[in-house]
Amino acid sequence: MKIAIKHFIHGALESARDAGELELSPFPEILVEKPKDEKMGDFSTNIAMTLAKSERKNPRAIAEIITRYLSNVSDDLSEVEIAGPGFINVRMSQDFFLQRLRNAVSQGNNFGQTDVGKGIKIMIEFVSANPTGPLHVGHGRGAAVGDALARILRKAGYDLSTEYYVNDVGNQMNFLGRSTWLRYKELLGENIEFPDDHYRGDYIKTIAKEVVDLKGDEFLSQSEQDCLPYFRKFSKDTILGGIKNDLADFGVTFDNWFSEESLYEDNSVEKAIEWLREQGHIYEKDGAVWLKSSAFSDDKDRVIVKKTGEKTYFCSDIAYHQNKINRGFKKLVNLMGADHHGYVPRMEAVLEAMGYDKKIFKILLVQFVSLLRAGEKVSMSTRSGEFETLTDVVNEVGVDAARYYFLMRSSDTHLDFDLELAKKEAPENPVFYIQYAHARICSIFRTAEEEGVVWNRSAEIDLSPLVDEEEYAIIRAILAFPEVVEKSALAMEVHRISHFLLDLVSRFHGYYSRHRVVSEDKSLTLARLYLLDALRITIRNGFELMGISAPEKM
RNA sequence: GCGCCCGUAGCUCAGCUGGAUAGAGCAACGGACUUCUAAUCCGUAGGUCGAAGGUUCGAAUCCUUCCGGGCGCACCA
Repeated sequence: MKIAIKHFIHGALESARDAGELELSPFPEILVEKPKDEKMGDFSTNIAMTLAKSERKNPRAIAEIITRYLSNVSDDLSEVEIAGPGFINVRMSQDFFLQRLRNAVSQGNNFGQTDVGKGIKIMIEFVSANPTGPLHVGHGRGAAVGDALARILRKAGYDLSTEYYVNDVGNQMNFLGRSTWLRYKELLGENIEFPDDHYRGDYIKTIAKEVVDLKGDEFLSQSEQDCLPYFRKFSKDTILGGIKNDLADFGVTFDNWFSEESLYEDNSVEKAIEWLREQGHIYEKDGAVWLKSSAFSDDKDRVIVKKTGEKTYFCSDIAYHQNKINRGFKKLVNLMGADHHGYVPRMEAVLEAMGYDKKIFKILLVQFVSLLRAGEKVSMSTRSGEFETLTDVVNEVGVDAARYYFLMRSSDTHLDFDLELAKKEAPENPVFYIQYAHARICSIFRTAEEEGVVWNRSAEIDLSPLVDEEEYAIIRAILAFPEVVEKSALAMEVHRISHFLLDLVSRFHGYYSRHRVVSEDKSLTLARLYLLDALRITIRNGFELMGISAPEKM
């Protein structure tokens, strides 16, 4: 929509230049925005103010010149005026909006789709929680944000893949296997001493029980060394399976699950080290192998092979990201918990060492979630916390509310998640406020049908009965949707969608209370239904990006 | 000590990559259902944008310093 306006202004500027009234060298970037107050106009530009300096004229004088040329550039412009220090406010004809409204409706589920992404191949990696225990609420936020972002980027025209990186090697896997093994022996009556640094959660006991059910006591006679591989694999597979299930229940699926172990199996890690060595980015000190990351974005060098000969997590991460690039991804996005932010510079250093601009790599930090119950903080400690897992929260408040709460705030601010509020079906809960609007619209359509109104989406409906300013306010809001998606994608900020929907829907609720849709006036009824259909499509598409359902009845 | 994030109404947060008189929800107060879902609507009140400087036509937004809160600073992942 704004592109059209930009185009008009561009034309006016060119005419002004050709007539010698403006110099315009270089030709300026045109910014079109919505005025502060809708009463001031449909669109506004500050172009006259930004030109003030280079043209050596005062902004209002420049605005007057532009306005003169703008007036006859298109019939769609119904009003052009100068305001304040030099803003040019324009108002568009009803036809301009109605035509675009029809266009939106005809796009249906695709409405909102844009092509800013230009088909660029991009990967977003998120959650990637270690398979050593169930997902907790923090992972839940990461999952919701990553999944929504993926949907938004697709909608914005990127060629997107999602991936979950499974850290299935290393010491933690040994601890995991050993934890299960110990619980297994305990179940079979042996006395054990359970170390503090092992996984103490009850889920380990559940897994041990499964081993007992499957294998009986056959491992009792074996040495730890012999049976550990089995326990390690079984525990990992079980937990990973649980994670996949939890995520699926939460509406989150991945295009690919990438195993860290596979990087060792195909020698990628070794090759990556060799390669870095050839590039001269590696040296040895104190019996360990170091990456000279301080030569790049990092503030110190990092160990990649310990003096014990074991590779660090960071080491396989190098191979992993090399692998991503080799698969042809032009942009890599990683979501991480904010507590890992110290990791960012060294990863950027890796990309730079590989010879890439660190701009192709974007790490989004997702801040912590505080779980509240009626305003009181719920303990998150592993021992006492009853509502710490994602599944528990989803079971209590539902998928829609949980996802909404994770997505409603900018992900770089701490989130207070109030369980009581999230499951409350009340006005102060924005999820239901938006869903209710959708259900209400559907209800109006049911009423219309009962009243014998014949309606179908593809029929050529006369929209001229739409004259109310409130109706145009809704239309303008609907038509802004593609721009919201676009901005949301470029800024990688998911919360914009929920704010957009909230604003959109509150206009509708107000409109609803003041206007009757289904009435004696046939043509007015049809035109208004058409508008509500567009609105319904927009709400649905917006919710789709958030992974939230749009119920037809509530 | 060093680095990253945050500080906007009583509370929770927006503020569109520098623009017009700083917004919304909740909470508070006052109104609106014989009419398509009151899970709704309308109105009132509420502010030194943490503080001080700087950059310019113009700053909540950009820069510097300080204060306050969170999180990091491993041969853990």
